[in-house]
Parts: sequence; C-alpha cells; structure tokens
Amino acid sequence: MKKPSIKDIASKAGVSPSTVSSVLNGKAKHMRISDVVAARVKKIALEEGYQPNTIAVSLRTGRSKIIGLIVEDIANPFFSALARTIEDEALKLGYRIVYCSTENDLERGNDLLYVLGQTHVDGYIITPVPGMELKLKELKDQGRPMVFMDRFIASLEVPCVLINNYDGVKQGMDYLLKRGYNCIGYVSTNSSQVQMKARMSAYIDKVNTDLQKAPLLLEIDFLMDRTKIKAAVKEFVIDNNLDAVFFATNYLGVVGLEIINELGWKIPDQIGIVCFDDTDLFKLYPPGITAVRQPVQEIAEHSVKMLIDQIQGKLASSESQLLLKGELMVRGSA
Amino acid sequence: MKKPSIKDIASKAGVSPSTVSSVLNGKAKHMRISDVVAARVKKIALEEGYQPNTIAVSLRTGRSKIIGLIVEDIANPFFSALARTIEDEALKLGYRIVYCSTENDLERGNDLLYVLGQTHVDGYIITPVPGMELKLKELKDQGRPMVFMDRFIASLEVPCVLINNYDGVKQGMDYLLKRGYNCIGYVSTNSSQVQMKARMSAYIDKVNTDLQKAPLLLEIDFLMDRTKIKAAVKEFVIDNNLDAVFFATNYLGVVGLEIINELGWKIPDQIGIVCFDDTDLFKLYPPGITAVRQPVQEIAEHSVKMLIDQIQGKLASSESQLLLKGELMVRGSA
DNA sequence: CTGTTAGCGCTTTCAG
DNA sequence: CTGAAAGCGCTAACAG
Repeated sequence: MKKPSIKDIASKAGVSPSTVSSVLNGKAKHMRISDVVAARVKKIALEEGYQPNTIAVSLRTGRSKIIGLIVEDIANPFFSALARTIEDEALKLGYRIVYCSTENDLERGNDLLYVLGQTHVDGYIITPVPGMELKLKELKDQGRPMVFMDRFIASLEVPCVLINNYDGVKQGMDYLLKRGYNCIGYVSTNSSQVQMKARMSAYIDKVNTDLQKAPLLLEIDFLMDRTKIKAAVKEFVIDNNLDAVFFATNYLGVVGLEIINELGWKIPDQIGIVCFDDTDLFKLYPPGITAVRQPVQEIAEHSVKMLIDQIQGKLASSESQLLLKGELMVRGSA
Repeated sequence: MKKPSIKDIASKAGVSPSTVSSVLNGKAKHMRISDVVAARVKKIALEEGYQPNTIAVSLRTGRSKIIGLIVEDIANPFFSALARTIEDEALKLGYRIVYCSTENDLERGNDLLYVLGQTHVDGYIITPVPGMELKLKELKDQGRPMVFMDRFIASLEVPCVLINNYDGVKQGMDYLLKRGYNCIGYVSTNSSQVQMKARMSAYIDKVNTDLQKAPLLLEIDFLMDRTKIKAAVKEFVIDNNLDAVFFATNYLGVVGLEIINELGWKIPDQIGIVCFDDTDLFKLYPPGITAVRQPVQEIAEHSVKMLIDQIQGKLASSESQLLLKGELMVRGSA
C-alpha cells in the first residue's frame, strides 16, 4: 500500500523510468514517444494512483513550486481575502503558497525571510514594510524572484502590483458630484501610510476643482473606540451641514453608517455615502450606498502571474509596475 | 557565492562528508569523532555559512519537518492568534508550519488535505469539521500523525486538545455569585457548535443550584447587525432588572459593552460583567470587567508537542485527550 | 522511438 | 576514530 514510485509504474508498463517521466511531464512529443506507449503509461499511472514525489522533483530540478507570501497581518480582512485569492490563483498554475505574517514585527519579518529561504521557496510575494529594505535588497541581489504588492520600496527596483487609491477616491467623488451633492465631507484615519495619503489628496483635488466649499476633513485615531468615532462623525456631519460623506476606510464606513442609521437619515436621499471597500464587506452594506471596491481578484492574479513569469525567466526582473483600479459599486435597494 | 554543500565543508576541513554530517547532527559522540576534528568542522561550517539543504534531507530521511495546520477560518481572531502561537512553538522545536484555512468550505478543506499530502507534511494539526470525517479517517488509517484542536470528531480516535468551556463559564459565574450579584443574564449566539452548548449548560447548572431566579437567556443571531444586538441587549437587561451579564462570546461582549456604556452604567458597581474572551481583546476592555481568557498559549504548546511526539513515535496514536482550562482575569481600574 | 547513466545533497550502514 | 559507498525518487543528457 506504499505510494508507487516512477519505477513501479515503469516496470508495470514495461518501459523505463525516463519514458514514464517524459510522458507524465507532457514531453512525449518532444521525446517522440509513440502514442500507444504514452497512453499505456498514462493509464497505469492513473490506476496506480501515481503522484510524483515533490521532494525528489525539487531536489533534482532545483525548484520547489512554492511561493512565499509575506503580508503584514493575516488577521486583517483585506490581506486574508487577498491571501486566499492568491492561493487559488497559484494553485491553478501549479504552485503552492506558504504564508507568513510579520505582525508588524520587523524582527519577525526578517526571521521569516530567513526561514523561507531555507524552505527553498521559488519566489516571494511581499507587502513590504520600510524596515525590511536591507534583507530584501540582499535577496534581490541574490537573484531571488519577488514582487511587491499593495506597497513598495522606492529604492528597490522590484516589480509591483499597486492599487490606484487616487483613482478610487476620484471615482467616488465624481459619482457624488454627479448626483448633485455639494457639501461632501471626508472621514479618514490619520495614518501616515502612503495609500491613505493618496486617497486624501484625490479628495482635496476634487473638492478644489469641482466644489465651491472648502474641504471638510475629519481625521480619526484608528484605535479609538467605536463610541468615540461615532460621536466624532455625528458632530462632523451635523456641524458642517454635510449632504454627503466619503469614508476612506471600510472600518470607518461601517462605524459611520451606524450613527447615520441611528440618526434615522435616509441614504441616498438625505445623505450620500461612499465607502472605500478594503475588504469584501460591500454585500453587508445597506442599500443606497456606493462603494469603491478593491480589485482583490486582479491583484492576486497579476501578482502571481508576474512572479511566476520571473521564476520561469520570461520576464527580466525589471521595474514593471501595475496600477490597478478599483471598481465603483452601487448597492441597489433591497 | 553559491550556497556551500556538505562536500564543500568536508573538503575545506579535510574530512569526508559523512564526518561533517555526523558532527553537525550532534552525533559526534556516538560516532566517536575526535573533539579536535569536530571543533574544526563546526568552525568551518559556521564561517562558510553552511545550511543543510532541507530538500535533500527530506528526500533522504523521509521527513520534512513541516506541520500542516488546518483551521476553519484564519481571519477569525481566535484562530489567527492560535496560528501565530503554534508557529512560534513549532519553530522552537525545529518545525515549520504551513497553514490552510478551509473557509468553511468542505470541498476546499478536502482539497487542502490532498495538497498537503503531496507536500509531504509530517503531520497535521486540525480543527475538524464534520464533513472532513471520511478523508480524515483515510489519513489516520494511513498512519499519518495528527491532533485535533478545539473540536473533535467522536468517531475518530485522534489525540486532541480541547478547551474546557464548561469550566470557563463556571469560573465566571462563581466570581459573579461571590460578588453578590443575583440576577445574572446570559447572552449567547444560537449557534449549534458544541462549545457554545457547553458554555450554556454551565450557566444553566450554576443558575439552578446557586440562584433562586430562573435563568435568563438571550440568544442572538451571530450575523445580526450591531445596532440590533445592542437594542436586544438593552431590552434584555432592563426588562429583567439584571444586575449582571455574562457574555458568552468576545464579540457579544464588545457590542454589549457599548450599550452598557451608552446607558452610563458603572461597572462593576451598577452592573457586573463577565466576557468569554475568545481572542486577545481583553486588554482593550474597560476596567472593572472580568474575562475568561482562552489558554491560547497552552493550546498551542500542547498541540505541537503532542503532534511531534507522535511524529517521533514517542506516543502511540492513542486516544489521549487534553482538556485545558481558561483563566479568569479581572481588569483592574485604569 | 526508448533505455542507460549520472547525479541533485544528504544520511547511514559498513568497512577499514 | 574516520571514509567509502549506496541510495532516497526523480530528470536530463546521451546513447543506442
């Protein structure tokens, strides 16, 4: 009841191991193996439930068909959705993923890089944080394939897949403006992350060009408790007589909607709402809301594809950058 | 600049590969290799930055030193905390973890088992769900080491690490009773999960023996939105004149506390509160609250240890069960 | 068209 | 006390 090896298949089929190998790797044509033999080999392999020993393959070929995925915090819904999608995409192309989550701990992040190194991953998909720069450069200089995702490190010429946060907010603002709202507030966290800055600047640009009113910004400490966020949003909306609110973050949107709800305001008639949808909570939003959805599927597809191209040498590790746009979704009335 | 192999070290040290292998695997004594040679080999290995090729080791020894961890939903804070802790524990013992999250999708779960099978993991740590039974039995019958965590499947004699949910609620109730509360309500989800049932029955037992009042239960749909949960809790607490509430879940606790807070009630003077702390949010709770904390660290330690013992054949794959108790934590005043 | 051979890097007897 | 040799399962040249 042991797993059959290539030898077992070979002897059962009356051919040599190398023939079996060629057939099973789709090199029958190239090796000019007769169709009848190929068919017999395939049949027997199937019957015996043959599966190549991936370890042996790795040792021989020097590639593991494993991708290391390093994100900041796997508990963050955005990253966990991304991770899941990436895993699926990779599987389709015959690659496995091993995850690692740095938990915002630099030392841990660097350890992971090290551990993954000895796990012989073929390449990395990484959400880089500033402190990893040195180790990352080292890996890159060793010629290890990698792609950055969602963030990047300017000093490193690594292909990356980014989200056009500016465009996302622009789309949302255009929508609100077209619908006739003209006093639009913007609620964001005061994070220093480059994504948040990009979103903010889109808002400011839009407000400056298309609206007579001055921009109205509310920046909130991300870790503040819900009650405080709600109070702040309430005051913000009422004091400024807003007729629409743009929430720069999923979380803020969810919390903000609660207070709008408690005030009994109808969306989109009494107030317009747009949320940036970092996760996939859109379906839970009440009707009338518009969301800028992150292109999770596309990010996953492209990251995986770009990495595998690199691994297979199809693409020089050039500075190719991909800027993916979100999609505006209007939640219809229930 | 290539990674040095055992041969490189051997020739640099003027010995044979096998000697290097013995020394580096701590078998110098057993092989009666002279201390001077051993020292020289170690020194050179260090200088050259030698690291054994894990793939080659796996191929040769038949073990990968990799553990497959399968949880239901990695985005669930309880599981992600657990996963992180398990990873650390495993690393200490020289094992790596590869995660998989079934996302409550049975087919996906079974696929994962398959994929992990060909990844040559040495064993599994699993949070089993009913539908996996067949595949799991198959693996077990093949002699693959595994341990169940947090849940178990009664028909399979697999070692498992469980949490004593009954005891947790009992501890919490004892605390409340000792403090003199005598109208204690219980807020839970109406989930059919065995853990939730166990918690509930502890509450009922306690109430029946130590309290003259009938049990007061509020069961809530887990996916209901926050506003509704809050309204329900508010009504529940006021209508029944409760002087204490036991929240059977972290999430319910957090939401419930919001309304308590909005009502302006002081804890623990005006109302007593105990939460079951599935995640590690305890530190965020306001002062005066008591929580039953899940023993994440212990679960991780024991799961890993039990699995590795199995892998190393130290323990027959017997029906050893471990029932771990939570710990009562009182959050002091800020 | 197919088989033989040589290793990938390591561990483990078994002879010295 | 140490080294030589075999072989884990597979693939890729090179011979037939």
